[in-house]
Amino acid sequence: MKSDPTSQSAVSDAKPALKTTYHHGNLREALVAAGLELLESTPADSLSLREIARQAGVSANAVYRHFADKDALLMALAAEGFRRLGVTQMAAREGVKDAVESMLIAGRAYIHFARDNPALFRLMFGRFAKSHRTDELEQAEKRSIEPLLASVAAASKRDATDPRVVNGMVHAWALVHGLSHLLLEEQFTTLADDPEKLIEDVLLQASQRGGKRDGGNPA
Amino acid sequence: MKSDPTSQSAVSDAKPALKTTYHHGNLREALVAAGLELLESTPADSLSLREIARQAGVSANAVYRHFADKDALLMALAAEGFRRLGVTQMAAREGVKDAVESMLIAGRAYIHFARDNPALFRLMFGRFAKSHRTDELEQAEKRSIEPLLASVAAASKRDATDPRVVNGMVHAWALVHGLSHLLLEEQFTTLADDPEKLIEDVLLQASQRGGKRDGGNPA
DNA sequence: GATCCAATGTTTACAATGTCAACATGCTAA
DNA sequence: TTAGCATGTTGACATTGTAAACATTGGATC
Repeated sequence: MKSDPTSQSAVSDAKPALKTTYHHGNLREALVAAGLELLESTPADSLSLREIARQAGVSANAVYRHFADKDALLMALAAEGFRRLGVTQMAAREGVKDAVESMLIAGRAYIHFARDNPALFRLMFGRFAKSHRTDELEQAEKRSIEPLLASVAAASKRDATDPRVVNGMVHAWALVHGLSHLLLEEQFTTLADDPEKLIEDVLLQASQRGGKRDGGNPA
Repeated sequence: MKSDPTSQSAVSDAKPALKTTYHHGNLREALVAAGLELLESTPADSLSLREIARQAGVSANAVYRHFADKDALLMALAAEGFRRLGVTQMAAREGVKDAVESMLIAGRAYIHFARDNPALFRLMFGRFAKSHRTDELEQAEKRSIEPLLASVAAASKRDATDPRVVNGMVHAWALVHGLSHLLLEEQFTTLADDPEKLIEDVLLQASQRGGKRDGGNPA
């Protein structure tokens, strides 16, 4: 029995994605699992509803029993992505006491998630207009960035509603998000031999500045 | 004679996009113009080659006389986008002496460009794998961020090859890029009443920190 | 100026896609 | 047991990207 270590949350990809009975059992989950699997080897914009259905061993129109349309299916994929993004960050900073360190770790996890799931990451950000987003998606989204934002707030040693803290959170989030996107775009290859090292340096420097209200140790 | 002030560079959208003769005259430019116009009201992923051709008053397959495939056409759109992004930044910081101020202005212009051309901005970043990018695209890309990076280097008062400067450039770029993306995603609406003000505050704070090696004036 | 040709458009055709409508199957409650 | 609803399937259609074959033209050449 193969157990896939990359599966981290809601979707149980236990089902072999092949159905024997007429009724599938849990097609919704199977479709999400199939979609996520396809996203590992397919850019998001050439991911077809029909192929996801095929991968799940089901006819194309079966999808419509569980999702309003293709976009709704993609949103479910994105939502699962956000859940995983949240989980990875939480897992990474587990047991870490220092707030600044914790912030740094969350940021790193965010970027690594993007690097390891490029198509999924791009699907999560950039495809759905706010007004059309599912509640599931919206909530998963919000929860996924809480680790990072909370770390920043903790590192600042101020109340989380303090405007300076909000500024810091947005700064950290945008920085990490921008680094992720530009890394996926391979925009750093012309600026440095080792893009990952470059990113690490930027993160380190930023975390020292951002969380320097206690006596930080400069490099 | 109507002159469109939004058109800033290579594409002369003078041609009424209607052809009377069999041969068009300059179909390539007309297609790019048509595509850019459609991008003002259509998300990039639902922009079809056929519709661009229709908008240019030409049959779908005429496109293939000027572009290898749909992707090549989209890359031309993206390239023009990068050119405009560069021009806007340059124009915005024109005549500004102070390096920190200049950096701030370039960053603001970058974000405003994203805000004002969401579909185009998303097309520019995120659709083309580096290995497949046209030379035209690659070059336009590189030139578009030079204003920002140069400002950062100037503000740092160090040599542009100094690793600390490179770090600063990447930091600034990623910050601005991340802010742009998150703004388009409307991710700031839950964090602040006025997202644009939030962004402005973050930019101000960041520019003070980043360019503070001379005796900066704190707020 | 007539003629050829390469550049540039057009029409036709095809497979794939998202989605609708009509039909089939089977779990579950009465 | 059976009626009905949830869940599948098949067939059809318009739209898309693109290949192939054909049409039109604006110049270079005589």
